[in-house]
Amino acid sequence: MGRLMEFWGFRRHMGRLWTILYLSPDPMTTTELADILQLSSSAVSLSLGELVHWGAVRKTWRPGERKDFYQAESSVWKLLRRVYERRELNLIREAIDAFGEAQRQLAETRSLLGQEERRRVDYMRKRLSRLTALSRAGERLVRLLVAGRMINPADLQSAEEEE
Amino acid sequence: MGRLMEFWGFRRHMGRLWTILYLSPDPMTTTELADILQLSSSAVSLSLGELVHWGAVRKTWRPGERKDFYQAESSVWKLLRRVYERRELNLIREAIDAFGEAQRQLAETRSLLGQEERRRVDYMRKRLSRLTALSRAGERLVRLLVAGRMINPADLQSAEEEE
DNA sequence: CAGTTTGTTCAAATTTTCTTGAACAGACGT
DNA sequence: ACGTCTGTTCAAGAAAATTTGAACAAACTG
Repeated sequence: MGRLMEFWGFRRHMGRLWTILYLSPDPMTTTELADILQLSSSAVSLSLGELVHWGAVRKTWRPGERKDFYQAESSVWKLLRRVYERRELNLIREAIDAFGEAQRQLAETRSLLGQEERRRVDYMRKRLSRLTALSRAGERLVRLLVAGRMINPADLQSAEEEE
Repeated sequence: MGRLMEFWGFRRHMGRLWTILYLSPDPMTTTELADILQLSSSAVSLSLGELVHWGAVRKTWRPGERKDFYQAESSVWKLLRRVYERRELNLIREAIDAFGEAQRQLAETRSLLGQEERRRVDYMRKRLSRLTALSRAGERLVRLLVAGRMINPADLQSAEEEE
């Protein structure tokens, strides 16, 4: 799971922490986590903070206890959606903007160029618009995923639980 | 594009190289590339090699010339598929195997445990099977993507070209 | 064949990212 | 209010990665 998460663009420890919490029936303290994963308390604090920020882990507490307890967000599906929404979509949007900007700049320069240069610029513009189109398609794809349509509920959501 | 690729798990330079090639109407030499992107020849050689390995760039040559020429694989769509196929799917499969292995080990231990421990182990097993189910679903999803079904051709493939 | 030119590989060096321990701050009980 | 226990932050250190320059190899030229 650590490897999956790492590949996915998060720190390895985030994956490990989440997994431990996910597998534990009861909420856990930072101390326990640090102990199990052999991490310093600072590392645990840092990564847990991020996990909470991404909504992958919830901070809870127990009546008598002073310590904070943590438990994993159990709906993996929800989690994936949130990540896609916050991160992938932004990235794609930025890319689309950048392509657009590049095209605009090329268009401005065009009239100042010689024939050969013009040919190159025109080619670039065509390619850029293709990249834009592809990115838009990607954006739509992610949006569909996030919206929860497109996927056969029997395939994915059935694996999810309560809550 | 560099950023996109980086996020996507490749080196930044790979994205930059590919983009330059993609935007150029004619194949280019390593020297030109190194020049434009301000990279050492070794960096270019290394990253280009990987791009070729991923099928994102093709090596070509021109009759009279000694140097190698490179051009971008223009079908981005094909490219994405290949990456998903080679990388994501493997990763997911490994994860599934690991989950299975973990479950098996827990099952073996079970009989040796006290009641409280048993409760934990049972919980873990349930969770593990859920993770497996989710991963399987992810695998199917990627497979559909790779197969090219699932996506409205009008959305995505129309943005692609010849070849 | 000797001399160029080009491409690749590799270890050293740089840069970047992670990790840690210590210092700080907040909350609680006495 | 003071001492203790937790959690967070931050700068210094460690580890990992990228980058580079040089050495090597291969392909071609005259």
